[in-house]
Amino acid sequence: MPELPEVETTLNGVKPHLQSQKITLVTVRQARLRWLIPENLAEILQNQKFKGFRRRAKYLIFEFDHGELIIHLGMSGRLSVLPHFVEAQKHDHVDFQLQNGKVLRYTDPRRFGAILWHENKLIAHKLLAHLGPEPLSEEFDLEYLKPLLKKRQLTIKQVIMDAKIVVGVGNIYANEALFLTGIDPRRPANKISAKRVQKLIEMIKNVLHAAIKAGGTTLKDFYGVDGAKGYFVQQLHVYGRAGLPCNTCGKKIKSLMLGQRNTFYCSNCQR
DNA sequence: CAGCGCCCCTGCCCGC
DNA sequence: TGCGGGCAGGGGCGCT
Repeated sequence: MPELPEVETTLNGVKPHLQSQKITLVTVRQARLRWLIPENLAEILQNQKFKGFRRRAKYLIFEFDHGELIIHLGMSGRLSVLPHFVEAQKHDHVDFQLQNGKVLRYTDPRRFGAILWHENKLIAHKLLAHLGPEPLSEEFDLEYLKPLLKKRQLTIKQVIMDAKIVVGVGNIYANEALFLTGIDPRRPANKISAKRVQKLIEMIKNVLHAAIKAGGTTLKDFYGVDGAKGYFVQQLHVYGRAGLPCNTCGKKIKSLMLGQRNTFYCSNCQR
């Protein structure tokens, strides 16, 4: 489900509801996510106040005085803020009840997501320690990316989806950025001119910005915190459009597997 | 180190 | 209408 724009949308959605709120009760109905939710999470968070909010890659990080709550939504995870407690549905695994009566609820049918507690604020969590730069940061530029691509023979699509190179670019936006740049997703990363690498960087930033603006991409089950869908799906040029005509040239969009991920491209517009 | 394949899990869609 | 197979937005891990 969520790539960077969806995670960003989620963070922006929950933040105003949680700012300075105290947690009165944590209920874990299902602790078996990607990793086991810490057994003592309820004790750790009891009576603690949300102090800060940030996103790193696709991780949501909630700051408290004594540590950080790290939440990853995996493929099917979702956070919602309920105005008051309502009975939990099948995949509503965790509730964070707030002093004002609202409930922050974590829902995740496939349970590929994660909820972790990280105490040592001075050292990055193991999962966050070796990540590449944020795609929307200035650090992600030609000077940074060009030499890294030069070392890789893997396809460009797989390389831009590698979190050690750049974070947050998942399958939807990797496909879209390559279409917008006119690069064939199968092209080896080390065989792209500096000029086109520059354009690729710009298109990655553009497509992510545009998707955030649209509230993310709702394919089937991504909803913002308030239950609203993301509308970026209307702007997708290739993702999920195999067999349909290219918006630019009318030729049929093709699909193939690259690194176990479905890949969509126009063989006429992308070389 | 680079690259590949597997795996965690449920839901849904398609073809028979 | 029922069932099996394949696929889904992620990404860590173990192996070559």
